[in-house]
Amino acid sequence: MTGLRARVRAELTAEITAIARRQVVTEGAGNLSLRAIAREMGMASSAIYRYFSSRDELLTALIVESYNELGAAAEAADATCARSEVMQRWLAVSRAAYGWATANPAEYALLFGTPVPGYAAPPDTIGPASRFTLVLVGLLDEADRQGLDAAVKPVADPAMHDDLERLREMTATTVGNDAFVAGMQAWTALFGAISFIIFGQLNNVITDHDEFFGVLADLIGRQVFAAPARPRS
Amino acid sequence: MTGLRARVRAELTAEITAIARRQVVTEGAGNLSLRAIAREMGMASSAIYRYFSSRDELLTALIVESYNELGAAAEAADATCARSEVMQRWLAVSRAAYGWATANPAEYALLFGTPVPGYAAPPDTIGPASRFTLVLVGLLDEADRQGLDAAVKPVADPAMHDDLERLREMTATTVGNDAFVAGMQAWTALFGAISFIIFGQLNNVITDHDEFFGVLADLIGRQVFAAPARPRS
DNA sequence: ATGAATCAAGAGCACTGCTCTCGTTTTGGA
DNA sequence: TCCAAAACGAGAGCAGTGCTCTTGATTCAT
Repeated sequence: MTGLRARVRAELTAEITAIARRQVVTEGAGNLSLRAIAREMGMASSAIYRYFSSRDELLTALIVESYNELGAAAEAADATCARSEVMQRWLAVSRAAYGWATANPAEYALLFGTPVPGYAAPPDTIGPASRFTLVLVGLLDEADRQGLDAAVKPVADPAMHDDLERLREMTATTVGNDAFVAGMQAWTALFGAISFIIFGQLNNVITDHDEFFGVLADLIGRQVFAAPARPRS
Repeated sequence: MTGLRARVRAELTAEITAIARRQVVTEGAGNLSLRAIAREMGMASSAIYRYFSSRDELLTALIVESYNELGAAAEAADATCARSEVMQRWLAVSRAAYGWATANPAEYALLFGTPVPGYAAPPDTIGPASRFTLVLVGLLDEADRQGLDAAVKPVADPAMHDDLERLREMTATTVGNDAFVAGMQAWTALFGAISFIIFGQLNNVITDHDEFFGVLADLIGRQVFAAPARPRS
């Protein structure tokens, strides 16, 4: 409604987040500087505070944007596969996560790295953060429907039955406890592998990171879905 | 030889690292402040530079110390088990890592979290960093000797044969490619689980983190060593 | 048209890592 | 034992940070 001013405001906020994001990429999330952004935009540093009331608020905007990108990438990758091909879908989704992480390591660190001390993720982030995991739950559902099962069954502790029940409701699924826990193990293993690669833990250990990730993703997938091994590349 | 001065220097360096470590715990690694350390010690900020020529050098000292703690914890846990009980040793070692991480989350973040931008880990760190992984290789060795095998076999890519050969030499082991890759998968999965817990990714997902970790560690161990499931707790 | 809301700018506060200088203290060799 | 050299602590200073407050201009809704 209110014309000019609102539009200019939206444009400026977008420009700020864009520059902030570029800065996170080159300087790292910890070195995000409002003053540098202001300098690049040719405005006073204090003016930025009209748009983001603190550095953390700007960080939150970046986090939400990144979660959405990761989620969208996973959804798109999943959508390219036939619904019944669980293992293909897993490989597509996990590669999408890995691909997004390697293309945006700084943003990945923002989501899965060391949390900024004193920064508590506001509730706005949990929606976007769920998009990726919902894709995984969709895989578990399909595997369950086909009778696929984990190669090694977890021993789901009774102490976490309530959690599992609550999660089932939140994600609208009906898979059993063991399958759910196996899925969560695949989830943590997937991001453990990505984190090791992105954060440089394998730097003088493995030379071809892409191949290594491919091997692990294939292995994890077969562990959860008890599918046959992919042919050697 | 040189008496007083050298001793006082050693004491001061120790005091600096101790305060620095406390500060990393309370303020986070990114907010480590040389000035605050100097203030707490009652000396000028510039005097600190007589002991550590930069902030990064101080960080390196903390990293080395932490790697050594983690490695020592793993070695100690491993030593409490009978050599032949691979699964017990795996559980002991993985729990040692998890226990150290929960007791020292800030230091864990220093080692496995987002790398500080512009900071390249100097070669001094690779020795201490290897201590933990060498324990894991010991497990692989013993499993190999007993004929234990991964439940789901990885498809080790030919592209990484050279890496595996080099790693075998470095770690003085003879386990085959598939077993080695399976071990690395367990390695990344272990720290993936710990990272998710420490970094808060499971905060509104799982209530009892300890139990959850126990379930995952048991599952990962049986995946690598094809051991029977532990009894329900 | 006018009062209210919004905005950019600048100065300023308290903080950071780091450098350089200056006067003091300790050290090791002649 | 004496003395130059090395090591040291303190302080000032530079360039940078997030953030606040005030001031004056611009746009908005009535």
